[in-house]
Amino acid sequence: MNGDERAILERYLRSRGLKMTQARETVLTAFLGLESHVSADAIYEAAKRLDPGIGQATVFRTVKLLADAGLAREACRDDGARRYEHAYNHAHHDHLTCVECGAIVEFVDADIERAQEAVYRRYGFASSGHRLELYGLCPDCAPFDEP
Amino acid sequence: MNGDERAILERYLRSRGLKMTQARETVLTAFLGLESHVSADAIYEAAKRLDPGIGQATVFRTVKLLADAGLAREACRDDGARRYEHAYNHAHHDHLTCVECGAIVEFVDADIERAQEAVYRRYGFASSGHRLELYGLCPDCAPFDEP
DNA sequence: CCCGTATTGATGATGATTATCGATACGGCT
DNA sequence: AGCCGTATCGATAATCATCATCAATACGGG
Repeated sequence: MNGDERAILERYLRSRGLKMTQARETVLTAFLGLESHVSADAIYEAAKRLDPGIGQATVFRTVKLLADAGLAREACRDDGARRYEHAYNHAHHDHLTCVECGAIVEFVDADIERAQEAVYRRYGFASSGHRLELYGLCPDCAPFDEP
Repeated sequence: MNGDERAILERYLRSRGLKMTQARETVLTAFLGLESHVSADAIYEAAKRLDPGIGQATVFRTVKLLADAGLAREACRDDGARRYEHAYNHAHHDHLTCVECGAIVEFVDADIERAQEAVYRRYGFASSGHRLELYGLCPDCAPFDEP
């Protein structure tokens, strides 16, 4: 299952004169085994479970490589720490976050995507990605249920 | 010109049993004199120009108050530091940022806003705000001009 | 003008990330 | 298989942004 990602990372490293090492493979495996929206520290914890001797600095360095290689995507850091999510085989999506309980809904909305393209055209920009975070109260946290 | 903002801040402070002080007025003035998207540190520098004796902690504390009072809005921290922008007399807008030169276009798009409301409804969320950042290359930085 | 309380500024603490550095592992070459 | 230059590692110290602490001070109602 990890074959694709491993190959992508290796190809990326090769192209930059970097090496596919044990530690990097460990971090990749740790990252792939976690759910979306993980902090670098959470990846570090997971990596330590696979290889107790791995260093925190290595994890930070490698996660950055994963992002450069297109395997990880940096999610907006709402609180203190940066968060990462899977970017391979995990189509683009936006987030709808409950400000009360922290629940996150991932969604894609064709109308929004279309309207964004129109904005790019309007200002003569070439698109290179976007980040949309909607905040609100989820049904469970809303003060009262819909009438 | 600062009258409105000053009054808003004072009213907000009153309502919470807090006081309108010299230091807070200095921070407010410093903030209002800066362009949008400033870091707390930039506000600190500006405030020091108005009152060299002001402390950094005071600026951090006060900027947070400005945000609570509705005078400042927290913009997404793309790099390391949190950024603030004016929120009073400065309607809601989203950002279109050039990844090359850092130019920022502020825009509002009715279609996007409408589509976002639809997403909230679809998932039963009550809206409490959103953050949209479009990234791309501005006309000046694009590899070649439009055909 | 006084007093209780909010505020201040300096400083230390924290958390996340990055830089440094000697030791080590890779991997192409022979 | 073994050597060697270089990339990498892990530990640790350094940074950066932000927050907490605390004694000294300023506010403002009475």
